[in-house]
Amino acid sequence: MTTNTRRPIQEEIGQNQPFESSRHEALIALLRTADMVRRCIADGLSLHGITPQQYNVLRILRGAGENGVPTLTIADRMVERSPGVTRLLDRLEGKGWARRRRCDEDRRRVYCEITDTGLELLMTLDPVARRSGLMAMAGVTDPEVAGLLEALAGIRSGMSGS
Amino acid sequence: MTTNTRRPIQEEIGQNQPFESSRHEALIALLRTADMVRRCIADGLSLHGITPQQYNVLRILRGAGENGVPTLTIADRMVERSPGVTRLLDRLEGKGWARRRRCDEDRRRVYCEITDTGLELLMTLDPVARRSGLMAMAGVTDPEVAGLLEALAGIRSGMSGS
DNA sequence: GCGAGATAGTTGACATATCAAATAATGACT
DNA sequence: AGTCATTATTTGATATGTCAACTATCTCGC
Repeated sequence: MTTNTRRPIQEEIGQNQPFESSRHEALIALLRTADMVRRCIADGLSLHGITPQQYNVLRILRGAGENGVPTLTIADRMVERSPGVTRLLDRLEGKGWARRRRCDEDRRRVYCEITDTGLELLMTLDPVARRSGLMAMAGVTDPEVAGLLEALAGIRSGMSGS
Repeated sequence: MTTNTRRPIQEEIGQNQPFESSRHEALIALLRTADMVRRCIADGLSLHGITPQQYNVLRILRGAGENGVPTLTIADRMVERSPGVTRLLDRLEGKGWARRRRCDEDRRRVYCEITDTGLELLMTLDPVARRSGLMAMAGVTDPEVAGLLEALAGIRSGMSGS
C-alpha cells in the first residue's frame, strides 16, 4: 500500500521560498511531473532495449501502414519533438525494425516503413508501455483527468501563437 | 491576437484512432505539453548562452547561499533530474559562474557555490525566464491552474511508491 | 586500529540531442 | 533552358544525458 500524501513541489525540490504565483508553481510542477512520468515509461521500455522515442517512432510507422511516412512527418507526429529523426531511423533500421525507400514521384522524399520484426516487437512492447503508463497515472481521479486534459490543451493553444 | 482554439492532441500528433482511455490521452498530453513548455523556456534562455538545466542549477546554488550545496543534493533539487550534475558543474565552473570546495569535516563531500559573476548573470536571466514562463502558461485560466496543480500532485504521489 | 559496508563524487564509454550548414530535388518565373 | 527560392533530408561538430565502474572517505562493530 502506498501512502498517497500529495506533497507540494515546493517541498519536493527543497525550495524554502514560496513561488511567486501559482502559475509559476504549476509550470514547475508540470515540468517535474512530466519528467517523472517520462522516466517511468523509459524504465519499463529499457528492459526491452528500446527508448521511448524509438517506441514512439515505431508506433507512428505502424499507424501509417503500407504507404509509410516521409521522415519529417514523423518528427511532426512525435509526442516529444526531436530534430534527430534521421539518426533515430538509422538505429531502427540498423536493428531491423524499420526500412526506408525513396519516393519515385518526388525523389527528395524518403518513405519510412515498419518491418515485420518491428511489428512483432510492438506486439511485445504495447502491453509493457500500457502498464507503465497506467502505473504513472494511477494517482489521479477520473474527474481530475478531465480537468487535466482541459488545462493542458489550454497551455498548448496559448503557446502556438507565440 | 491568437486564435485560441483548443485542439485535442489526437489531432496534433496526427493520430487517426481514438485513445484507449482518457487516462492514456492525458498521459500523452502531459508529455507533449511539457515538451513544448520546456522548449519555450529553452528558447528564451538560449539567447543568453545557457540551458534550462544550467539555469536551474544556478538558482539552486543561489538559494543555498553562503554555505553552498553538496553536489548530489543539487541533483535532488533539480526540476528535471539529471545524473550528470558533475559535468554540469564542470561547465558552470568553466564559465566562471560556480565554484567548488571540498568539505573539511567530511572530505568526500564537495560544496558548490555560485560566484558573483553567476549572481549577476541570474539578475539578467530571471526576468527572461519569468517572461517565457508566463508566456508558456498564458493559455490557462486561474481555476484551471488550481486543478492542474492538484492533478499533477496526484500523479507524482501515485508514482513515488512504484 | 582493522576490515566490511555504506556514502559522495568522479570518470569513461556510449547513446542521444541540437544546431548550423550542406546536399539534392522540385517548382516557379524569365 | 536557366536561375532562384523552397522543400526534404542528411551530415558534422558539439553539447548533453546515461549507465556502470571506480576512487576516496567515512562509519560501525569488533
